[in-house]
Amino acid sequence: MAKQTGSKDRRVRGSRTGRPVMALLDLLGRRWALRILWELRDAPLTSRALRTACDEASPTVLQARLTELREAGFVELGDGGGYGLTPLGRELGETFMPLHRFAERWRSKSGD
Amino acid sequence: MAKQTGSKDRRVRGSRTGRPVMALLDLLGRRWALRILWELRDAPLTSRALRTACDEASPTVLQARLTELREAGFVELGDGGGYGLTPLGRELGETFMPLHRFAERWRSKSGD
DNA sequence: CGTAATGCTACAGTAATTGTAGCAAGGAAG
DNA sequence: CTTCCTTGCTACAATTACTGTAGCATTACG
Repeated sequence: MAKQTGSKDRRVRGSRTGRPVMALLDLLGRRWALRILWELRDAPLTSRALRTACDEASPTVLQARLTELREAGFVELGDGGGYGLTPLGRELGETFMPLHRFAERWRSKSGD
Repeated sequence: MAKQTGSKDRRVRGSRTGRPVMALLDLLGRRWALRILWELRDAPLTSRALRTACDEASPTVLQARLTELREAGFVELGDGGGYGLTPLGRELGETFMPLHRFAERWRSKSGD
């Protein structure tokens, strides 16, 4: 089992509408959130390794996102250290994994 | 045809790695970006209508995101006014449309 | 002209992010 | 038990992004 963050009520912006997608969209629309899930897709990473994978993003935001993502139930801190996706987080990952393929086609259409 | 924004040099953060996903992840990981795509999924909206749909988000950011999204080729400003998704933008939308269903399950698991 | 809609911009205040530094705790030698 | 290294995590000032409110230029309809 993994450590649990105390259940806080850090509300997500989109919650106001009551529609869960909005909450999710808001949560994922924060800096480094999508990227973190992406980097964790294959295997767990230690906080330092994650930082390296994320272009040396500042530990402050990373830590903030990690906390939010943990409270959302997408990410967990393993016993032996290292952040990994929960089963739910893995599902989420698979949901937007096709983004990878899309991005490739995007670049080719995008000129550059 | 729709208006075109001048050619792009607004670099996206993730581009540094050369991997297109990173660029995409960075672009979509900005405030209101995902939400805008989401709100446009069905039909085009005028800038004002979009603002309303997005919880009265400030026009400054909306305009900024809209410009970025247009430069990326996901959104376009129609002749008769109103923002809509390009074919490419629609593809992108479909890519993370399953997020909707996921969000529902997320809420139920999320205890609340 | 008056009214209303469009896309879009200015600008001050506030919140989020960056970058650098460092702490406490846990091993693994020595 | 001290030294060294790694872990997750925090402090804090500087910078950047976003918010909220106001308003401009343009177009269209009487």
